[in-house]
Amino acid sequence: MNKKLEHKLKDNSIKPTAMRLLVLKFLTEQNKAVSLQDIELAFERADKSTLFRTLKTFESSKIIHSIEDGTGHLKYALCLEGCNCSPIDLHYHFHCNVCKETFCLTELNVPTIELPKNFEMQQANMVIKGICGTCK
Amino acid sequence: MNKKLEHKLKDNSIKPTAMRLLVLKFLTEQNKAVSLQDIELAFERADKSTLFRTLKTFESSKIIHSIEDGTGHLKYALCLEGCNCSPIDLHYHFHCNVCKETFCLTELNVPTIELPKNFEMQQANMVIKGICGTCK
DNA sequence: TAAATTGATGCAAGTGAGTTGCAAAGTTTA
DNA sequence: TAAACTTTGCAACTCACTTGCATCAATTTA
Repeated sequence: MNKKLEHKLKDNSIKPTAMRLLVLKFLTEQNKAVSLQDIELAFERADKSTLFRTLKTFESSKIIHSIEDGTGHLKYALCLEGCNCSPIDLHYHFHCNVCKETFCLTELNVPTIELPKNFEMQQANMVIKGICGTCK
Repeated sequence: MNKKLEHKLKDNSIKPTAMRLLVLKFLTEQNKAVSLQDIELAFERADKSTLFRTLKTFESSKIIHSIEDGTGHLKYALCLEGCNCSPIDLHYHFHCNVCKETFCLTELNVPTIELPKNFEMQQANMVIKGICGTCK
């Protein structure tokens, strides 16, 4: 497990420090998108700015992607294997108004959207809000 | 024009004060979504908190809707006639990475999205990012 | 009309997530 | 080992948003 995570970092030219491995492991174990705060709480010994920079590092290497779900807390979630964060890799996210969790709906890709003439899509932030299956 | 705007407010049980009419007029004239700051700059004499509360009032009456476009500034735009901000009223938004403006793509409604079992959609925040026709 | 009530406005101050500067600690390279 | 580079932790800052409260305006009631 740890070897695998270590490789994931090395493959992206990120030095696999203890901190980074812990954060990556934590992200891997989640089935939802987590905020910087969530991670802070999970690792009380770690500093917020270190975690912040770790996330930014992961994000720019496309190991994770961020979602603005409307809570005011940016959320982060692992990218799928082979994800390039390009339009064809995009998926919707679901934010539950009851439990306040945000999930990636990775089964469903965002369809091609008919844009006005000359508009070019590069990224997207798609958040559906409502009630999730557990809270229903 | 002003009479029309006044009615729009009255119809929603909002007292049509001078300030509110000015803000509504301003919003009507935009072809893009604007932030609280944009409005502050447009009305130097007005107080930020008044504008803030005006927007919240408009939003809860579904005269306008807000979009988180990833800039860190919440944007506001007029709802279409008869909009109820329900799933069937939803449209995509486009944020240009060059000019940093955010537009409503009202011509195109958000399609029905296949959600996991028991999930219920109530609202959505859909933002496509890229390059707009003018900046291309 | 005057008093009372209700609501809107303006000012100032607070909140809180995100971000940055910088020095200390750790790691790599020559 | 020494020098060079990277990561980490602390503290402080930024900035959008939000709130409390006193004042002011409009509307209703007596």
